[in-house]
Amino acid sequence: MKLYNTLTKKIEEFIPYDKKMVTMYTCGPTVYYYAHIGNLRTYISEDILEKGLKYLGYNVKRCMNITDVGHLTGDGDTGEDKLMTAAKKEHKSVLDIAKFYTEAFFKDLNRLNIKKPDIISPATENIDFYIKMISKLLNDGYAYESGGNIYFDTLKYDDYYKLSGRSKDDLFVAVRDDVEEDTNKRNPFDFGLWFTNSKFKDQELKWESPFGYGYPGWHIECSAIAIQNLGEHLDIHCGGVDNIFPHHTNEIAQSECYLGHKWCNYWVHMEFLNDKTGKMSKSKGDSKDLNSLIEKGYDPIVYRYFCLQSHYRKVLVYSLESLDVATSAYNKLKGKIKNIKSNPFGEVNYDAALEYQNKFKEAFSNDMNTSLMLTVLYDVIKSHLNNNTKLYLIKDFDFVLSLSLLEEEEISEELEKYILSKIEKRNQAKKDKNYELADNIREELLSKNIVIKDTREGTVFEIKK
RNA sequence: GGGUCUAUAGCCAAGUGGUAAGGCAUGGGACUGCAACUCCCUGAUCGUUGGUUCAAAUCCGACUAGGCCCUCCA
Repeated sequence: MKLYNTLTKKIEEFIPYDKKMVTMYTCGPTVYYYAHIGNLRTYISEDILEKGLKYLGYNVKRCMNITDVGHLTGDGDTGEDKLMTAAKKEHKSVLDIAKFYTEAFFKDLNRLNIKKPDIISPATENIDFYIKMISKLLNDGYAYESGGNIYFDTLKYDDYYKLSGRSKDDLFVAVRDDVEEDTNKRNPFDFGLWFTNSKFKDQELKWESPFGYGYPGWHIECSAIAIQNLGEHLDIHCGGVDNIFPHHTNEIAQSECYLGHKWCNYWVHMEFLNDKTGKMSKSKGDSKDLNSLIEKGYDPIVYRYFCLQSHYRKVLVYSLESLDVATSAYNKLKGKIKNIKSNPFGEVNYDAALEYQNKFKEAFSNDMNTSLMLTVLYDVIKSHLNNNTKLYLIKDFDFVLSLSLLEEEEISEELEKYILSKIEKRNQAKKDKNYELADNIREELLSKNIVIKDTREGTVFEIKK
């Protein structure tokens, strides 16, 4: 398995710390609203990574946080806590909001055939461990108190800029107009571990701690949750590219200073989903969540297919036209598989299958080349293998791809009976050369999203989604 | 300003030194009462420009264009 590692900026052979168990941490959502489809692209890639590693034979233990402590509203830090804003707007408590959107997030994962991580931990349930980490960092001199807050001292950690490739002098402080410099910091690049003296009033969630009544900084949660659940040596840490700096940079600093040794070996970052104008930010208004796609008539799995056609390290340009193209490609693919399914024959030829399985593994092992994985699937479909071998391979690949390739729409017996009787009537009309009636029946069914197909084996139907 | 990534046909994309996979779309054909479905056929010298090499889309340099990051972000 070869993976691009942001830490070394190279494609490297993946070697887990413990051969028996790969540990994988993936940054989770802030649950103040529905997940953006761009976020979901990242989770799809992470899902492929987890399942692909399992396909290669690894055991994988994966952990994800749910951020239910607030972040800020706007692009700057002048706003309020996002969760709190949402709570006010919907007249609910912060935790109610978090709970509601956490459930919505799980629903999205489910609709996209994304397996839930083995461990999912909300930020608010790990306060004790943050306190433990922060205390040790203070004790060991990596952190300091200033103005009522605890900050991490970036000067104490030599490799601070390693992940991002920046240098101390490169950083512009408060490059955006709407970000104010925090004058409590010794060094402008230090970051907060615990706040008691917030510049944001009305922080709803606060906890007692040795450093005062307050709330944790925005980076400590991932380090703490990862270390607590996956141990002191992490194999893979994933997240969106925008997390490289400062979030992941800070995670490395605090984790390695806390542990006293190297923490995570492979940093895997997923690229953005952009539109033609650039980044599709949540704050741009125009909500782009999965529900809005479904309302427009798109199948969530088509979105997954759309993502898999591309590479996780490449910006993918989103548009409804591209989704239309993906829909047509996906439906054609399903149609081909349906044909194979309707005519199963032959003994599964495991030797022949192995060749394709190896190609599939190679594609995955090549830095998760999902488009090539799909190509292998198309190769199987076009191959001269018997249909049962093809079905065996399709099922096998779909463990990783998770495109519901073998699933079919369930319809009620009643509906089926109705359709079959209509088809019979139409066939009779055709025999009688009463094409007007035949076409009317076809139109009638089509208006109910039922598509008639005349094949050599007879007339079949399909329910359009 | 700095960091970082990217640049292959209309779109998504494979390719990791030996003369460009695949998918969708387009056009043509077969099938059909007509259509849809299905099947067959159909396209690019790889952002520009230098260099290394017998040989480069593939390595190196420059340039151009674009994305993301520089303390909420996937």
